[in-house]
Amino acid sequence: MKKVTINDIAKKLGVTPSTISRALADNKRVSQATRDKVKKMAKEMGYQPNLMASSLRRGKSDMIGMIVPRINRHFFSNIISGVEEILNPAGYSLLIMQSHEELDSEIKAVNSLMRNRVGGIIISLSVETNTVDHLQGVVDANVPLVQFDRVCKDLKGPKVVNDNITGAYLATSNLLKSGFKRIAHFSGNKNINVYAERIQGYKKAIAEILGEVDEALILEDIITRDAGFETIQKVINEKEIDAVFCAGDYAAFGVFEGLKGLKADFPANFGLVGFGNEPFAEMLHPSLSSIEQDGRQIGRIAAQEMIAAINGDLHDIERLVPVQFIKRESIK
Amino acid sequence: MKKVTINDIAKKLGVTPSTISRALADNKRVSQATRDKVKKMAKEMGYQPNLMASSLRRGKSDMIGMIVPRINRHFFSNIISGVEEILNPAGYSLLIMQSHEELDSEIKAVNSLMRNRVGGIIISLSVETNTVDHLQGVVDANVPLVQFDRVCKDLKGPKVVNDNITGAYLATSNLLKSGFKRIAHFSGNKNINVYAERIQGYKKAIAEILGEVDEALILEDIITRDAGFETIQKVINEKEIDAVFCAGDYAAFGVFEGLKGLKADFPANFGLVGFGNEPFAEMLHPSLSSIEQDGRQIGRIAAQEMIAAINGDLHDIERLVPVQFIKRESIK
DNA sequence: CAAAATTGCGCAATCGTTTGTATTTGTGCG
DNA sequence: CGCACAAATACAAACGATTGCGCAATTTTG
Repeated sequence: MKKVTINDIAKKLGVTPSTISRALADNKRVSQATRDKVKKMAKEMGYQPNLMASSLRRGKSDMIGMIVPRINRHFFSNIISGVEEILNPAGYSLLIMQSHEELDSEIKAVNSLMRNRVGGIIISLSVETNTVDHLQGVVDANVPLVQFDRVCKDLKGPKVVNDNITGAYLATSNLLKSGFKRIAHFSGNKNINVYAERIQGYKKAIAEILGEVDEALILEDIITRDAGFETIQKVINEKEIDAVFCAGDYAAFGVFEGLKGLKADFPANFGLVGFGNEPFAEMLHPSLSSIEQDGRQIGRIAAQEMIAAINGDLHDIERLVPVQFIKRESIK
Repeated sequence: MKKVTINDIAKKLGVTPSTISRALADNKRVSQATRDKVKKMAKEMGYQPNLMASSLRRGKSDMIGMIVPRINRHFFSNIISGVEEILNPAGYSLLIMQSHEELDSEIKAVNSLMRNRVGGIIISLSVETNTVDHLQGVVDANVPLVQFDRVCKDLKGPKVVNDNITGAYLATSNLLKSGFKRIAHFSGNKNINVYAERIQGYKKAIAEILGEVDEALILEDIITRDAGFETIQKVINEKEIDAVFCAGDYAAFGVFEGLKGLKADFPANFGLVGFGNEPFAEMLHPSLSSIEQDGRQIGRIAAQEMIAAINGDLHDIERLVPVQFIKRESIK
């Protein structure tokens, strides 16, 4: 079965394609009568506009590209849902790609989106991304670029990020309030804004309450479960710590597992807090305290910024999304 | 900065656009020398082909639409990764949409994909989907349709599904082997193939080993955590059960939680098995036995079937993907 | 060496819409 | 009735790439 075009409708109705086009767009230049007639016939014939032809002609597309490191993280899939929540009703579609945390894939994804002439790109950088030429190209091509979570400040345009500093501050200060004194921080790659900010929040809390920050308690590049598992065994005695604040829940789970084999009296006399509030956090026993980040909200804001940018007002700002401390059994 | 087109390259090189087009496509009708020259210039000018124009002219697009109930289920996001793994290297892009388990959204998604003239649609039906006119329309329009997981047999084309029967059989027979005799099955909506098949597998195991199937032990529409939590309290004594096989891990987790408040001696004298092997299954204490389903593999196969269909050989078959029983502490 | 085949490229139509500019038809007013 | 003017529709040129066909120059063939 061949696709029906406006020309088919035009022929059927004895008018020209331009009239059909305008009628379907509810243009006042065609009479109400013809508009109705056209719409009725269009429906009858099962007409589906060819968006590619339309985009080509208009020089702009209603497809928005989105690049995330991985789709199977709750955080990211929630963001995607938030984005869709705003974008779909506004008539846009989402073209989603994964970078798999690789710069190469990210570049390929950007190119693919550009070739598809998306109306804009929403992106969270991969951990590998240490150069942003590919994204500068997007900006230079005048394609709206909205960054979220892992962002690069050198690129112009809206950035939507968690209030990581406050989150880390809350996590740390709650551990302190519970009486823990030697709190280690298992962080990620310091070059990435989110981890740098969490370190900042951690330090702020320590400085405020204990006065002195022991830099030796901040350990980098511990974000996986395995890393958490191994590191806790290595450092628990060596550094004489009585609590850990992890920059991610997966690492926290590694610590959680590691603690089982150690003499540490967890959770009574050893504290643990994660970041991200993954679904499993509350399922553990003892349940894991964590920082809840509002993915949907980040997505919604990113989408709103995208629509604004498409409509001509690109805000070169950083929008902070509040986080929340979730206290559970892993902190007495 | 304006986008560069083949016409721009043509002018720069003093040839015609057709030559550029053919050169970039490595067509033997243009000399190797010109081909090299053109490609060099294209790269130099930062040329990115306009895929919309190309698709419009060729009458086909390299964009594949994919509709999943929700993106934030590990099962589905793994499938998406599997699909990408095959499709991206083959030069296709994925346009992903969520139905949010609503028929309405699903129909809208299908329409949107059709308007975007995708080259094919890969879909898992929403729970609400009780009519498939919208998908029949896809088939009628000659757009390849590949179904996976939740499928409708009435629609022609490839279907990629878990071996649900074997999975349920394994779960149940392992409970039986451990000595449990009154095993309840918490199922989903029986009208959906996956749940119907799991019931079938459950019955097969019971029939083989116990002989008689007690239909009263099969409870429908229990797939959420809350439903599992409430149901176990209601039925544990009433039906005198000593084990539960849930058609999903979330319901199993609800049962898990519910058991804590009950006098049941879990896991020593009460068995529990889920389905899906969600990441949290192994994190629980006691850890949850479950059926592991290979999402990536389902995705890969679906993608392969899609490519085959695009290339003209549409297989009207059902491809079964093996599952695996993961024995953990929740079954003694 | 002339005829035929091959090579390399240009011409122009086309995909389905959109949109600026005609052109036709209809209305109001003096 | 005739003219200005508005309303409704038609015409045609784009958007950027692809591709069948044609034409010249070059090479092969008998």
